[in-house]
Amino acid sequence: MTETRLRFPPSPTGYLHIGGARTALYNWLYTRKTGGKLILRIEDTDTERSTKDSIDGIIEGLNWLGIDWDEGPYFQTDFSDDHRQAAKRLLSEGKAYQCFCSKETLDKKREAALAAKQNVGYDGTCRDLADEEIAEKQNSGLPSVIRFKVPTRQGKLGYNDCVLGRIESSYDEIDDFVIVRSNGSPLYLLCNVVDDIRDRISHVIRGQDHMTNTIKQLLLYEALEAPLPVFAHMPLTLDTKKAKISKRSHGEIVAVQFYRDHGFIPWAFNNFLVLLGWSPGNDQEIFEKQELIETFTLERINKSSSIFNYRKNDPKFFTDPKAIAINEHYLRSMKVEALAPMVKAELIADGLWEDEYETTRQEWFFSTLELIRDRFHTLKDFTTLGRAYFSDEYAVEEKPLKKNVLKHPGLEQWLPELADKYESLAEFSLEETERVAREFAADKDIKPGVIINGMRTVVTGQLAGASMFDILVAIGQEKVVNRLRETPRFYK
RNA sequence: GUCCCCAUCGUCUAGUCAGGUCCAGGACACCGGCCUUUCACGCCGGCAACACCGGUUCAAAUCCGGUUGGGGACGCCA
Repeated sequence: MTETRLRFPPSPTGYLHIGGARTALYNWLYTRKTGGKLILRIEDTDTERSTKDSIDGIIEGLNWLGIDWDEGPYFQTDFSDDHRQAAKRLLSEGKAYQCFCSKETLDKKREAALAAKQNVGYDGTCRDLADEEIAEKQNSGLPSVIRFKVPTRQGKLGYNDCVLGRIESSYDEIDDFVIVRSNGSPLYLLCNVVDDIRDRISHVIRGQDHMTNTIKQLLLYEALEAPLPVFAHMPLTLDTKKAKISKRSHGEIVAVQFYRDHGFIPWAFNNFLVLLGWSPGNDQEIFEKQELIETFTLERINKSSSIFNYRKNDPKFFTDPKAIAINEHYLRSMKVEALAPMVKAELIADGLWEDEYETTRQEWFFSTLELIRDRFHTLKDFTTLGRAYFSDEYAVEEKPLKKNVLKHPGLEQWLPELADKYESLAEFSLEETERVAREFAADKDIKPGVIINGMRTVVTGQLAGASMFDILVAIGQEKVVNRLRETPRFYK
C-alpha cells in the first residue's frame, strides 16, 4: 500500500475553533495510525477575509493541542499558477466555459427564485455561447468568470463515503459552478482539488457540510484525469439549539484558545473532542495518545451530528460538563511528573513559581500536587483554590470564614495558642500535629472539628480541602504557625 | 423551493451492516447512600432513551416503506 497522505486545510478567517480542531484531530489520528503524512495547507484564497493573526492563531492552537504535521504550512495563494493552469486546461478542453452573467443579475435571479420558492441555481445562460458571441462580449470589455461545464449525462454520479456509505446525485441536479472569479483568481472548489492532486492526498476527512462540494469535486477530478482520494465526511458539531457552532455566533467558548486559557490539559481536550462523533465500539472513553492512534478508525466515525453541550450562564459548568470531567480525570490520574510542568506554567504566570520546586523542593512540590489535585477541575485551580500552598497572599473565602471561624469566638484566642504549641513541636509530622490538636481540643472541652475546620479556613482560605493534617505538613510549620497567629485579624 | 444526510437516556454514545443473548449497556450530568474533622475523590445504588405509523418475520432498536423532526448544501466564501 502506498503512503497515506492527508491534509488539514483551514481557511484563516478566524481562530481555530473546536470543529476545526476536531477535523484536524481526526486527520492527524488517521495519519499517525497509517504512518502517513499530514499536510497543513492554509487556504487563503479569500484575500478579503484572510488574516495573518488568524494563521498564527490556528498554528498556535494546533501546537497547543499537540497536533503536528509533516509538510507545510503551504499557502494556497502560492500555488495560484497551478490553479490558473488547471482552469485554462479545462477551458481549452471544453470542460469549462466563460460566463458573462453579472453578479447583480445572478443575485437578482437567485433572490427571485428563492422568493418564488423556485429552484435556485445557475440557469445556464452562457453555457452554449458561440465562439463569436464570446469574442464579441470579451471585446466589448464585459467581465467574465469561468464555470465548470457539468457533463450532460443520464444517471447518477457518486462515491463511497467511508462514514456515510454510498453517496449519489443526479447529473442534472448539479449546477455549473464557478471555478475562476472575474478578476482571474480561482475559487475554492478548483483550488482545493488541484492542491489535493498535487499534494497526492489519499484521504479527505472533512465535515459533512462539504458533502455537496464533494459531488462537484468528483467531476473536477474526472476532468483533470486524476485518481480519487478516499472521502470520509464526519458529522458536524452543533450547539444545544442544534445550530452549527461558529466563532461568529458562539464566540470564545468554541475557540481552542479558550480551553488553553482556562486550564485544560491539551491531551484531555483531544480526548474529549475525539468522542464527539467517534467511539471505539466499546465502553472505553479515556485513551492514552498511542492507544487512541491505534484504536481510531474511519469506519467508526458516527453518521449523526453531535451536540456541544455548552449552556450559557450555567452556574456550575463553564463549558461542556463532559469536557471538564475528562480534564479532571487526567488532572487526577496522570503522573505528577507530567502534571508538574503544566502547573509550573500556571505558577510562573501568576508569579508564584520557585526554582527550588524543581530541585531541592521537588519532592515537596510533587507530594503537594498529589495532595491537592483530587479536588481540582482545571490547571487554573492550582493558583486559585490552591494558592495558599504556594503563597502567603491568598484569599479567605467569605462562607467558611463565617461558618468555621467567626461562628466560634473562642478561636480568636485558641488558634494563636495552638500556634505556640505547634511552634514548639520538634517534629512537625502528621501524627504530632494531630495529637496536639486533639489534646488541645480536649483541653478546651470543644469538639476537635471546631479546631480542625477553623484551622483549615485560616490556613488555606478554603471551606474544603484535603485531610487537615496533611495540609499542615504540606504548608509547613513556620507558615502554619504564622497564619494561626494572625487569626485575630478576622475578628476585627 | 430543490437536493443530500441524519434520528437510542438531558448530553456523548454501545448495540443496527450478519434480527432473538436488549422489557436496551457505558460515560457525563442529576438524585440517594457509604466513607469522613470539611469538601472532594473513591465505592455502592437510583432516575432516564430505541421519534411516529405501517410492513416483513415465529421474533425488529436492528430489515423495508412512509410520516415527522433535525441538520447541511444550493456564493465571483472556504
